[in-house]
Parts: sequence; structure tokens; C-alpha cells
Amino acid sequence: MKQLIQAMKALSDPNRLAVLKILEQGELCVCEIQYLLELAQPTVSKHMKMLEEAGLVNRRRQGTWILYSLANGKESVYAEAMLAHLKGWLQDDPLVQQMEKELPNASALRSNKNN
Amino acid sequence: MKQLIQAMKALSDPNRLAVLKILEQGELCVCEIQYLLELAQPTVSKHMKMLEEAGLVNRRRQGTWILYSLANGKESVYAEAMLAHLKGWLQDDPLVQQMEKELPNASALRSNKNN
DNA sequence: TCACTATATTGCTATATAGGAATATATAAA
DNA sequence: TTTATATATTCCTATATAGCAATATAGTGA
Repeated sequence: MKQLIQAMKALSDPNRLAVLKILEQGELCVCEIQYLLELAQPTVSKHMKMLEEAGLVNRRRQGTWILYSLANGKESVYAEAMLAHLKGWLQDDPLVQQMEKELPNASALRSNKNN
Repeated sequence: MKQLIQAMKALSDPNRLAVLKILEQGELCVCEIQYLLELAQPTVSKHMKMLEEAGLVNRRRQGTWILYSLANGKESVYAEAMLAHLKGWLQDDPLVQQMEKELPNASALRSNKNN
């Protein structure tokens, strides 16, 4: 019950839903997510923590960056089911679409410094 | 997005989840739900309203009783998907099991007055 | 070590939500 | 119409959550 509620709460926020949708395209660092959400950095960190604790995303470190990606579902059956559904949901959502449009600009933030 | 968030918020509370689980057994009036949840009547009414607005339950009137039942999914694809999943979830939850155990006593509240 | 960058944590404010008491509304029965 | 019962609404309080600014932490490179 607790785990399910944790997942439902994590999925009850438009910014977190948008992050999950954009992570379907591939992993992103906090600064890229921050660029896309147009929120303060601590706010993004907190959102990502909630998603991680709900078993919805994984994190790995690459240098100073923390790269977040969609979880594989090992942590939570609820997260797994919801991520599967989400792939078919919110395709036409304006916020999600705008983030997808901005994704190349966001990716430039990180890829520029990898070269 | 709004509709999805409404569903996720409605599913973010243990009492509301428990109600949905117990409604799998059949429709219930507010007073029966109140008996099972051990909450004040206005609190139950408010929970039921949230579930209804999320498309998770239907209501019909029978005399002074309002009978709530699981929605069929016509209102919200999100509610429909979540109700389907819920049927396989929380089977072993203590709160749900206790409510199932008390269900006969709750039903007596209403059936006694139908005879 | 010392900056520099990226991310996380803390402290705070504003808003949302769960809960109950009191009250309003609606139906049934006398 | 009055009375009784079931449910909904309003008002209030306590707690949870989203947001930001300031600060702390962690890794990189000079």
C-alpha cells in the first residue's frame, strides 16, 4: 500500500509526469531537466528524488553530472506498470510536446562539454 | 494531463484505495463505507466525491442512500486502466483484508432496512 | 590544495489536502 | 407538513507539498 501510494503521489505532479515522458527519449542530467522544466535547480532535484524513491527513475553518476533514466521496474511493480502505461499516455500534451521541441537545446548543454 | 493527475491524486490516499478495493465486491452506500473506514461521515463523502470526479466510481440514488460502485471506464481512460490494475494489487494489504472481514457487518446496516 | 561546476540539502513561504464539527439538503414515512 | 435518516457542504485546524534562496556536498582539473 505504502509503495503504491508513493508511486501515485510521484505521478500526481505535472512537472514530474513531463520528466518521465521526456526520459522516454533517453537519459538526462539535472541541468538538462532544469532547462526543460524552467524551474530552480533545487526544485528539480527534489522532484527527481521523489521519482527515484518511487522506483520510477534510476540515477547514475558521470563526472559531476547525475544522469537520470526511466527505471526498469525492478524496484516497484507499481512503477513498472505505470511507466508502461505512460508510454501511451500524454502523447498530445502541450507541456510534453514543448519539452520535446526543446530537447535538442537542452542536450546541447551537456554534449557541448563532452567534446 | 489534468485528468491523469486527478486520477493519480485520487489514488494517493490509503482510505480511497481501500474503498476501491472493497467496491470490487459490489456497490456500497456511504454509511457502509463509513463503517468500514471508521471515519466521520463528511470525510467519507469528500473521499467519494474525489473518486467520482476522477472517474473511478459511479453513484446512483436508492431512496436516501447513495450507492457507489466501480466506474466502467467511460469517463476516463486513466481511471479505467488503474481500476484494472487495482484488481491485482493490494490483495494482501492488511487494511483491505480487515475491511473485507468486516464487510458482512457493514452490509447489515443497509440490508436490515430493506426487509 | 584551490577554484569551478553540478547536484543535493536546508530553511522558509504559500498552497493543497485530510480530518472533524456544525450545518444544509434530500428523500421517506408518518 | 412534520419528523427522521442519509448524504453533502461549509468552516476550521493540522499536516503535506511545491517553490525558491542560500548553503552544503561531490567531483574535475589546474
